[in-house]
Amino acid sequence: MAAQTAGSPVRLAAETWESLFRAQVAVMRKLQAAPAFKTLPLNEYDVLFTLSRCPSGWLRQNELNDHILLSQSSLSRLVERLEKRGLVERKPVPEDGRGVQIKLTEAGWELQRQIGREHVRDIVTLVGPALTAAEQQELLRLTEKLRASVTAR
Amino acid sequence: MAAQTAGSPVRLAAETWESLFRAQVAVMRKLQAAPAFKTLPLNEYDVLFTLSRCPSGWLRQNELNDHILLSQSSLSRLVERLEKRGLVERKPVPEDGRGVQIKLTEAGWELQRQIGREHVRDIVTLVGPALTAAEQQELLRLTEKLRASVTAR
DNA sequence: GGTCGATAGATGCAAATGCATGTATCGCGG
DNA sequence: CCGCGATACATGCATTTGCATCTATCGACC
Repeated sequence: MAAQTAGSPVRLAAETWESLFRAQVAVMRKLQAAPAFKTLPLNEYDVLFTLSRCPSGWLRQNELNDHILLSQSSLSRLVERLEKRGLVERKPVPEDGRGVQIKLTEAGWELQRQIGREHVRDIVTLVGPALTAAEQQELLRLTEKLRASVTAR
Repeated sequence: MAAQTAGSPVRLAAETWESLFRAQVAVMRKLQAAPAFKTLPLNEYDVLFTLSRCPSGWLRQNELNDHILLSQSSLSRLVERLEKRGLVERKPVPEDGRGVQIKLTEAGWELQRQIGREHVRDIVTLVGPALTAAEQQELLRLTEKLRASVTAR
């Protein structure tokens, strides 16, 4: 008999992931087209955003790397670019001589807020009409659960 | 009063999208690390996969472009690489002199199936334990609804 | 049939990316 | 305290990417 029928767990997991991935592509494609991202690529904005959410202000580069789909070397150079533009500040970690910690400058905060406002508007106009509030809640819960599980291992 | 309180629709949509995006990053990071993708980058595999799902066998390049997070020019060169490796075949569209249609070669089918098997296994081991079957069903439904809504406009 | 804006795809070129590797530090076992 | 594998980050280099632009075709309108 067939090892994988239409309703099998294998197929379900595969289709779920593909659907999630395609939805992400579709939304991302629209979001990237926003005029704000001509100034600052979305990857770089994402770093500013992540830093803006960090309570202590400082974040280590390897921690940043977990949030972002970039190789270690690419992130290193991305941060270098941000530093050259005066958007972030780098400093060696006192208690770990190998590490580097990063913080937003005032200009970095400013630009993050500016782009962020427009970005959020775009998100709302895309996601808002697509799903009810309850559905968004549920999607938020499920993706958070998925992320937590995947990160754990 | 505050325009956006903690439970506002704006915040909900923004957090939902971020959660979806981060989940995608976390899963994708693991999937990309699979040994199969040393042979063929995931982007290129994705093209083979999309072609393998196409009923007629042939798919136009601009249709491919909708499924993939790449610029038109990058996709053009990606397909060129696949053609050079003998994984796909290109042919002008008869009824549209500007268009190109693409089809898997036998070698392309073979490689897609080979990588696909391993890829599906990886997906199952990541997504399977993270969510119940019912949750996966629901996640599939919600992401499909989101994608459809976003693509429509 | 001719004109013109829109669309499909290719290409030059500068920028970004990943891989492999290099350097420095860390932390653990002896 | 020494040695050694592991970790954090940087860098050389080849590949990939996107932007701007080019060519060719399409479709609509006169």
